[in-house]
Amino acid sequence: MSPADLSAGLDYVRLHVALERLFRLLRRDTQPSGLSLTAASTLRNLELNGPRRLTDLATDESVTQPAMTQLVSRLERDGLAERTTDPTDGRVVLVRVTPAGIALMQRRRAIRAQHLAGLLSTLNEEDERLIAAALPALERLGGVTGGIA
Amino acid sequence: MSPADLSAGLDYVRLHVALERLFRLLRRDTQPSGLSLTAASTLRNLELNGPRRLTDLATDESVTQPAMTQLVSRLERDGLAERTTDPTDGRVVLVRVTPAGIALMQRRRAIRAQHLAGLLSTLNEEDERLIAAALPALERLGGVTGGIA
DNA sequence: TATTGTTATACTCTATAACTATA
DNA sequence: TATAGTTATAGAGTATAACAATA
Repeated sequence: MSPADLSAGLDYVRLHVALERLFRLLRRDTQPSGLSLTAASTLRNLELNGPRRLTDLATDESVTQPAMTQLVSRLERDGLAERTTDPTDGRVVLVRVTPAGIALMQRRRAIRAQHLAGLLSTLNEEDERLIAAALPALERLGGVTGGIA
Repeated sequence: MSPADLSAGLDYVRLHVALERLFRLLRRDTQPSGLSLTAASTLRNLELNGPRRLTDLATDESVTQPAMTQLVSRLERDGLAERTTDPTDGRVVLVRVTPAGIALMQRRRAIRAQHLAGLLSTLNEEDERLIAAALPALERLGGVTGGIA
């Protein structure tokens, strides 16, 4: 009934709805770690790329500079990140993740992977195989404008 | 390097990270419609199921009753939903979506599907085919505990 | 007394506008 | 003057606790 079936038979509305439902499921698990999506993404950014300017973080995460200022202040208050200075430019604030921040991210990933495993255990082998096969494609899909990259 | 490769060769951490990145990408597009994920999900719920009690909506969407009270107030203020009464029980508030709410959801789905199509156009045919093949499995994955259940 | 919903209060997260400090 | 960051203010969205109305 829809003209959305295109080149590869992919219905975008269906994919969008399916992804959104998964998002909501995963988001519900956000509570345990207490990290918002942006907070988690920022910590991951710092894990991967090392100390980073506040302005760059704001750009990477698609939030405004004031929003990032506040997020970093909360992370700092909670001991998950630290502000340092740039010796070569007095205006710059460099942000880095702390060991506690890294530990929290590790726990978070483990917990959410476990939850995802629980969800997947309700699927049959074939479905799981299909998702595994599509995973690299999904990674590329998210990576394109994913920011950070 | 990880013991996460299990039955079907599916790495849960990788899947979780990939979904989370996609999540952030789609969320960035939330602005155009101005609807939060919960607001959109609630309107969709009302579209599918018809008028619904405020308490049931709170349960469906996994938020507290006061949070749903406020969300419905915002939706009502914006003309997207309406409160009505239940003739058989004076305590009950029934919420229903308005034509404007339905129209907004239709626009939102079209816009986001279009954006998804744009993202997918950067992938090659094979990747798109793999995602199309996995879509029903992803739908089942999201549907399993989608909710409510 | 139990259920349904609202109000009060507080915190996160976001934005825009105005400001400070450094270059 | 331009750049980096903060502060001020406002609003969405969430939670818990206390309350009001109806059953």
